[in-house]
Amino acid sequence: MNRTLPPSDSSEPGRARKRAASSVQEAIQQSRPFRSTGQEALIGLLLTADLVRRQLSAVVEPRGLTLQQYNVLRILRGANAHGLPTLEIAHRMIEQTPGITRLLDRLEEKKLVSRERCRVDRRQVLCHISTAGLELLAALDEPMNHADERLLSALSPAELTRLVRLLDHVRARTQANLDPSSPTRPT
Amino acid sequence: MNRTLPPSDSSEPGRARKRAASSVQEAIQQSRPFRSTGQEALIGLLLTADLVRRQLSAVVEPRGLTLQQYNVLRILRGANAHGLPTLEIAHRMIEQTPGITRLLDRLEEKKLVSRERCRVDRRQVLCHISTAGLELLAALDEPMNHADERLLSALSPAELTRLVRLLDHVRARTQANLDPSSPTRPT
DNA sequence: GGGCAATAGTTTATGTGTCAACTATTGTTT
DNA sequence: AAACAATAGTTGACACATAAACTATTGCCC
Repeated sequence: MNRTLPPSDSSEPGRARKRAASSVQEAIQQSRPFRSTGQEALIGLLLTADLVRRQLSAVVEPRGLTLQQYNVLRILRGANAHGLPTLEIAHRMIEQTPGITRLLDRLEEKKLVSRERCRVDRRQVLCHISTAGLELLAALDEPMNHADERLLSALSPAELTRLVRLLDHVRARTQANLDPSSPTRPT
Repeated sequence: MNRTLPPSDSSEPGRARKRAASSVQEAIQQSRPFRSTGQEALIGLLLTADLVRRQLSAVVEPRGLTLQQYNVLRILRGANAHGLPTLEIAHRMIEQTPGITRLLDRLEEKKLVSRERCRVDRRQVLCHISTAGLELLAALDEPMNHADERLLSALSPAELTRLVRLLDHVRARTQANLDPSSPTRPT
C-alpha cells in the first residue's frame, strides 16, 4: 500500500501495476509496491486469516453454527464434566465479555449447552455442553479435520512448523508489549 | 482477548494453569495437545490475525475510524482522481457487497468521501476521497507505520520474507481450490 | 458486622458483516 | 421496439463485536 506523508499526496496515475508481484500485491491491486516487507506480511496475514475463517465457517455453517459457537462448544467439550464459568470461556477465546453471554444464549436456545448458577459462588454461571452438543461436535470432527488438512495442504510438515513458530513469535512479542497496567481502574 | 495474566492472581492455590507448551496451546488452554501441526497452525494464524487486527484498530480508532473504513480510504487514496466504482472497492477488500455500501455511507456522513453517479454508466457510483479524508490519512500514516513495525519487530527481515511466502502459499492453494473466477485478477 | 471495592455476568447502544430480496440501468436478443 | 438477462448497487433482517453502564454476589477490613 502506498504510504506518503504529505496531505495532498500520492495517487499518480499511470503507475505500472503489473510487475512480478507477490500474491498479496496482486490481491489488493495496489498500484505501488509495499513500503516494507513487514507491511506485506501484515496484510498477507489478515488476508490469509480471513480466507481460513471463511473456509472453516463454511464447514460449520450447514449445521447452523457460527465459527465462534463451534469454538465455544469445542472449549466446553475439552473442559468436560464440571463445566466452565462464563468468563473462563471468554478468556479462552478471543472474545470480549459481553459477546460471550449472547453467544451462550443462542447455544442454550439450541439446547447445545446448559447453564446453571454455581452454588459455591453464586456470581458464577457454569456452562456445560449437552449430549446434543457433543453429538453435533462429533459429526463435525471429520469435516473439520478435513478442512484443516485441505487448507494447509500447500505446506510441508517442516513449513508448517516454521509457520507456527513465526506466528508464535509475533504474538509473543506483541503481547509482551501490551500495556500491563489495566486501564479498567476507576479509582 | 488479551492473555495478560491477572496481577498476582493467587485466588486459588490449587489452580496451576500453566504448562510448558507451545504458545498456542497456552493461549487457548486446551487440556489436550493438538491433533496436528496443521491445526495448531490454523489456530495460531487466527489468533495472530486477531491480535494484529486489534492493534491496528487501536491506531485508527482514536480518529473515529474502523479498520475497514481506514482501508477504504487507503484504497481511494491509491486510486486517485477519477474515483472508483463502489464494487471495485469491495473487490479490493475482503468485503461483501452490501457491507461496502453502508461503510461508504458512514464515510460520506463524515465527509471523508464523496459519491456521484457515473454519467457514462448510470448504474455505477463513483467514490472519491475528500480533502478531509486525505488529511486524516496523512495524520494516520505515521502511527500506522509505527504500529506495523512494532507488530513485526520480533521477526528478522529473512523471517518476514519467509512468513510472507508461507502465507502466500496457503492462500494460493486455497483460492485455487475455491472459485475459478478470481475477482482480483489484473492483466 | 457494616461499608466498600472487586468480581461475574448481563443489558444497552452502536457499528458492522452477511444473506436474501429488491431497484435501476445497461446490453442483448428477437 | 419489446422482452429479457446481466450488471451495479441498495435495502431489510438478523447475527455478532465492542464499549459503557448496570446488577448481584463475594471478599476484605476496620
